[in-house]
Amino acid sequence: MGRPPCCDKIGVMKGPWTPEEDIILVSYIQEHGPGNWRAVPTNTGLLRCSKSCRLRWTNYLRPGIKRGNFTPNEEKMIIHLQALLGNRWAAIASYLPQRTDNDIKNYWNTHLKKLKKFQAGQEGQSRDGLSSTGSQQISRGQWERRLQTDIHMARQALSEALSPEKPNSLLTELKPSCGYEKPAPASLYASNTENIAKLLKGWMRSGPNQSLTISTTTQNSFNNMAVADSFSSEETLNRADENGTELSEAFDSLFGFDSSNIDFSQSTSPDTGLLQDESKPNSSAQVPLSVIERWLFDEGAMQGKEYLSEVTPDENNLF
DNA sequence: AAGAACGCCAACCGCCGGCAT
DNA sequence: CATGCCGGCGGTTGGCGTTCT
Repeated sequence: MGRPPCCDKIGVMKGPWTPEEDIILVSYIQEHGPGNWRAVPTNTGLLRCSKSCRLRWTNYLRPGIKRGNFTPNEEKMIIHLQALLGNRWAAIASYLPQRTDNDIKNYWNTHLKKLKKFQAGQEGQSRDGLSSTGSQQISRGQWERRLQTDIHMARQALSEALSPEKPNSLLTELKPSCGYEKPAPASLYASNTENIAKLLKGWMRSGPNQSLTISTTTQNSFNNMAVADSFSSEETLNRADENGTELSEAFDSLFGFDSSNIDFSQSTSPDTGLLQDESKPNSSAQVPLSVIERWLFDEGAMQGKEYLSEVTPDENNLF
């Protein structure tokens, strides 16, 4: 029995998402929460398969995603975690809650893989052929020593990353994965809204005429949205086109990314809450931690304890 | 200036595991 | 237990922008 495809190949759109589709998806998720992806295309009228909707949400539209350049700390984390976990991008991403597995995978494939190859090459030259392929044949003692070095390096990276003095500390990124995700500050949403705003701007330039037929459900959800009014007239769209800032602001509120529009503490349920990161649940729950991982994590947690203790009990209980 | 080569990244594809029936 | 569905994951691709020749 072959598993049927998740969607009909006929009548399903592929390729880049349009801003309009993004809006439909976001508004639907805002209303119903993420999950039950199978129902999303049907209920929204989106000509996308459920998988595509989920991916679009988790990799691009989901609040709290940090986009853009990776910090040196993040880079270190990725390198060491990759050394420890291999290409388990989802597991690695669970240590960097603001990054998607796709992002990390892409970053690895485009930047770090080369770096590693280069380093391996250097190492191989200096150590007389202990390249990555050669390492498969190394003795157990050597393997253990190497593992210890890796662990040590990862530990160091974690220590540095978790250092409370560092403003860029990864602690803020690591912390949410220890439990329910704390709502990201408004600034974190900006990247998302900016992306969408940018897309929409382009779309408006080319003319919104090739618009999709929005299902009644979605139209209703539009009407229900606090700021949908600001997008309900062509006039507003034109005004927004003239002024990028206004557009961004409109999006901020349209998507409820303005913290004032969302009561984070009152998600309909922990499972469907918009901000509950369904793609990255508690890492310890989703990814069974190996002894090393557990140890690394505990080590990091100990170092971050001081910071964590600063969080008020209310904040902890919220999520 | 124009075409080729390269790099980046969003999105797709296929497989797998968990869960419900 | 077998079957089917759903969501998640990792590998790969294709399009677009940038850099190079």
